[in-house]
Amino acid sequence: MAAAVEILDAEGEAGLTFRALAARLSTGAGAIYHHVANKTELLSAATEHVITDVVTDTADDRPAEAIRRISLGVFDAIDAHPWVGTHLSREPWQTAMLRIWEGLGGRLPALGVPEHHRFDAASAIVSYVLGVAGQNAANARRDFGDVTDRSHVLGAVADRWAAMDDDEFPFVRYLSTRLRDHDDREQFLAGVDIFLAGIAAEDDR
Amino acid sequence: MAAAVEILDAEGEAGLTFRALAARLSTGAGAIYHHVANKTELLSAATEHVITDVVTDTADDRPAEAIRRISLGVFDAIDAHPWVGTHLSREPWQTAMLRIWEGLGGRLPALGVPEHHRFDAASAIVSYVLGVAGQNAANARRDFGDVTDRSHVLGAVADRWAAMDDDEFPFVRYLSTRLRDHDDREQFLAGVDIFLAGIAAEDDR
DNA sequence: ACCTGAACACCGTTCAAGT
DNA sequence: ACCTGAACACCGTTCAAGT
Repeated sequence: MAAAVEILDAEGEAGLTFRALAARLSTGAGAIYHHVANKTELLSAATEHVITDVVTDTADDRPAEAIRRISLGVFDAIDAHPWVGTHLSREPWQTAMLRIWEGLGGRLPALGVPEHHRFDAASAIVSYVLGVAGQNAANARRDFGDVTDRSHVLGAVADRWAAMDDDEFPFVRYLSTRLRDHDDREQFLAGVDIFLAGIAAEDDR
Repeated sequence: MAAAVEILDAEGEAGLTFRALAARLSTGAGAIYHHVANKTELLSAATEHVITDVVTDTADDRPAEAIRRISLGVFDAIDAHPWVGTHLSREPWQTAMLRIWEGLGGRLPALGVPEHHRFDAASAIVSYVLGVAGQNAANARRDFGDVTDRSHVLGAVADRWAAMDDDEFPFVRYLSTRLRDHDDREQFLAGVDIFLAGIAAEDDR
């Protein structure tokens, strides 16, 4: 599993082939099938390996703070291992996903969310985190020719947004100026706070 | 493009090979490269083909209602073409994504969201929609052996959630009973409303 | 019980040769 | 300018044969 994570971090999802992993482990490609059934299971095991730590119990915290911290843990894990973001979105039944549902949703009762809202609320925050996860993974995967560092990539995207037709894409053009120097991590947390504020507002109704 | 969408709907992402598309069009595989640069571009073009209609202008609407309707349009498009959900999350710079940013974010000024909150608010709602899109695409792709219809699939997942360890996954177990007969579309809309409520609440601060 | 590694049935992509 | 289709350099997965 450690070898698989190393290859994934270094070469990405496409780099993790059964042949490459077998070579790294000095064995035959067929041998790996004695431990995982197929490539999906191999990726799920690697994902589980990375996610388990970041959704650890923090039972003594205030619940909103726990939701912020677990969300940020998942965000940072995907920042460090972009392939995790892709795989989480692709295999919703893997154990890593259950840990995220539990970590985020498990705080809703303590937050005072009434029972009839809990499933919808948990689903919303999990979906939001997964959405950001997928985007970040895609952003990290993408390369713009020779520009690789973040600020240059953002600049390239911003240039593209700024060049869109003003009649069809006025808001996208408006955003292009703010895109250039925003902070992904802060924006992610701002979204978590919008969600938390929405939960609190709905409880009052 | 129509032929590509047909193959994708019938066989999924794995079924759309250059050889299969060439055969359907009675041509050679190499010919397709005169129209798209690679497989990613082929999928982006097919995605654009499906998404453009559902994010059409509805300028005369109340903004919150427009956001709900555009979100639902994306949801329904992915319900009909699951591969769209996967590809949206994987290629954030494609034109289809810009249309979604514009359709959802473009309503925020009319909603009264102050300028310094607009980018974060747009990002949050787009990420949420993409998160649900990815999950729904993955759910539709997955098959549980011989059970294929929705209620049986949900039942199988619910059984799995109910069988989890009670100490480690109390909330997941709690959810397993509601999972069985919830409505994905309603739950999606409930999430949109949570974000709209959160955006409204943040404006008051 | 686990490993080996050749073999099978594919891929995306390229490119000389055609029209 | 576009098409053809064989060729290249790979894949995931299987399986007879080994230890």
